[in-house]
Amino acid sequence: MAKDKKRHDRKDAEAARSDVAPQPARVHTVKEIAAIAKVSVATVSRALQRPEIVSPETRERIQEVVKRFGYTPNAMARNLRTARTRLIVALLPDITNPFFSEVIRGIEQVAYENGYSVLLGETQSNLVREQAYADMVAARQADGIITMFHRVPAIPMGGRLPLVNACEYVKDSGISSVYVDNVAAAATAIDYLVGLGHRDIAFLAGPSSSPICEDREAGYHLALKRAGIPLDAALTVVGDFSIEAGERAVESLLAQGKSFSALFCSSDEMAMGAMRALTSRGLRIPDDVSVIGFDDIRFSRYTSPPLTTMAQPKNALGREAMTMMIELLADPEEPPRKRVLAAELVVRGSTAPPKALR
Amino acid sequence: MAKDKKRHDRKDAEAARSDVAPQPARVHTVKEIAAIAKVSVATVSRALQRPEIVSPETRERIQEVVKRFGYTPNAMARNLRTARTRLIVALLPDITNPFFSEVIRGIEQVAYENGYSVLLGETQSNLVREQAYADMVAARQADGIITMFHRVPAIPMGGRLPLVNACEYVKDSGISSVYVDNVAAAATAIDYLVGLGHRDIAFLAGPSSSPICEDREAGYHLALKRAGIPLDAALTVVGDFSIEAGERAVESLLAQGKSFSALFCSSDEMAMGAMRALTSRGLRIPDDVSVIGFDDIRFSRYTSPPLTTMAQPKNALGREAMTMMIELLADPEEPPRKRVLAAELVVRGSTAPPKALR
DNA sequence: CGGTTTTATGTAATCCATTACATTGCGTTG
DNA sequence: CAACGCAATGTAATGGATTACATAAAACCG
Repeated sequence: MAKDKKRHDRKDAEAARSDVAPQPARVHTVKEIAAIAKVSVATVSRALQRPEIVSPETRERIQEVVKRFGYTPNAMARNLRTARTRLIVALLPDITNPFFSEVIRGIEQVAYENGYSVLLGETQSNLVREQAYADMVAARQADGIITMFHRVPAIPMGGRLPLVNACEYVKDSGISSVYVDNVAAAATAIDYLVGLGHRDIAFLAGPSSSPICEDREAGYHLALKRAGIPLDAALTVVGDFSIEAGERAVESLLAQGKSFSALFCSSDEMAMGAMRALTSRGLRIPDDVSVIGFDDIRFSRYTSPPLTTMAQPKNALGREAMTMMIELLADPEEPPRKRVLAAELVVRGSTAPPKALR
Repeated sequence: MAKDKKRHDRKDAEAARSDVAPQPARVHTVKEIAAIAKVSVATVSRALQRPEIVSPETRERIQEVVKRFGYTPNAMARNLRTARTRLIVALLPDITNPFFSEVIRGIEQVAYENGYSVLLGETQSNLVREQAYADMVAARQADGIITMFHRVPAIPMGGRLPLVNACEYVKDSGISSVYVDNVAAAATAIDYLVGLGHRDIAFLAGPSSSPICEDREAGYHLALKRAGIPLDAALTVVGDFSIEAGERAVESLLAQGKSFSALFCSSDEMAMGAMRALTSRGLRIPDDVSVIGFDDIRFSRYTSPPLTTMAQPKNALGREAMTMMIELLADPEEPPRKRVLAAELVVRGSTAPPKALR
């Protein structure tokens, strides 16, 4: 029982002679196009890559044929030869999080300006998936990776690996990163609340595995200290960045009977959850409790009341990340850089002086 | 003046003899691995592709070498040879829209189960970008495309093109699609409002270029007719799906002095904008105006009041889309199919009987 | 006008993995 | 024990484009 495999045959190589080919048949190769345009494959390739170096007549003839047959060079073959794909993979834990949307916009803008394409991968914070995407770089399916979480996938590519960290960073990692000054940002938020007259300020922290969350917590501590307010550890509750976490955190604070007149949340989503939990307990915002978020996502403007928040320069974060990536690809010897941007307080309706002072 | 170009040399082919190679050097090829493991390239390839057909000893030896040197086959070369990438590009107009997030989850689940990877492209409804991504398929950089908008990019690949439309569809297009029964869904929403006692029901329509929006409008008309309510064309306002559009639409309705006790919005985001516009005019929801949305995005549960909406089976839409794609790739002769799912009414706090009846 | 550039194009090597087909050696079977 | 089948491995063709190098033709120059 031989002859079982019915793989692609290959005796059809010569079928490309008909200059008049009426039907725009299947899919084409340089070879065929070359034959039809009566030039060599090299000339076809040149006409497409660097049109200026082929004579005008030839160039036009080739372009006409290319167009007529809808020829698109096989990117696999090209990439194999040139060892570059002009493709960047951007990895984010959760596309559902509106914070990332604008960062990605920034990434794409710069990518586009430089002839790169961006493809997005959602990892759901799953190590296996992170690695799977990272392997695409190792397999030369993409030129580089921009990650938006605080883990560094292993890319076995001896030496420099084309990786940039956006929004987060990894301590002591020698990886280029862009992020905001989270210590300063958190401190600014707290300063603002203190300025309004608050002294009992609760803090909904993000996952403690993330350096930026530690930084925010450090900023919180710093600002309290500066204001001479003693730290009450019970006023800090840890959660992930989700709405649900915000909801749960507030419930747990209230269940413990902690009293606080302001709440600083590590993300806008947490703030949304917190607001929901507070109002469902009959507390009014900002009358009874002021709430301040972090990120300034699109929806924050539309909560009721609209959310006061620390706005991250999302677009700039993305742009800068991609810029770094391009530099890194241009010169792999380039030493890793960290770029720290500033967050900005956006005051909306969810904050006010505490009741006692009014 | 020869010797000027300093391109990659290739005299180093033999440099791979040292079985004891201490430093996990650069990047490797089958050839090198084969040399080190003292087998042919074919055997290395086989050991990786179909381990069961090489003898256990050889297999283990090869695997050991592969591991030791961190060898990852070059995907470009492989894909070139095998003419498949196991990569699907999913295109969405706007990652910012939380509706798509869950659809994508569904897509990725099925992809993963079938050994495919998904990469996302955001087109911002820009024709050029849509086409750029579509070209990746033409260039054989991806096996297929799932689009989540109502336009069909041209993929010059003579004959069947590996394209599936999710959430939207294109009329008479012979393209496989999955979407909800928008006529029925809209009618259900209106029926519900009518059932509550509403008669003056305004409608925030989506972009009229989109067939699904026409369908929703048709459902609105149908249900009104069924209820014996005459259509007041001035109660329909067109917008895109955005929050801002919802806000503007309501403002324009109110500016025209139209009175209505209920509002059916073509997306939850529009509903959020509408609610904002209504409350800022001093109207209470649902006391003065009932609002119902469409999609059931994550945030709808957290608006105040929580939003009543027509929930799309987002995950199922994604799963089904990817399933179709896989079938299509397996058998390109497969005729295009349309699969229509049902949306489901989710009642929350933004709807109530009209004031008059209470 | 011979010689040197420059310009346009062609030939063939190359990128790296997969796999059809060939080869070798061994166990079965009549 | 010859003949055959199967298992394990090797050799080399293949996929499609890019590009170094070679060549031919035209342009330039003193």
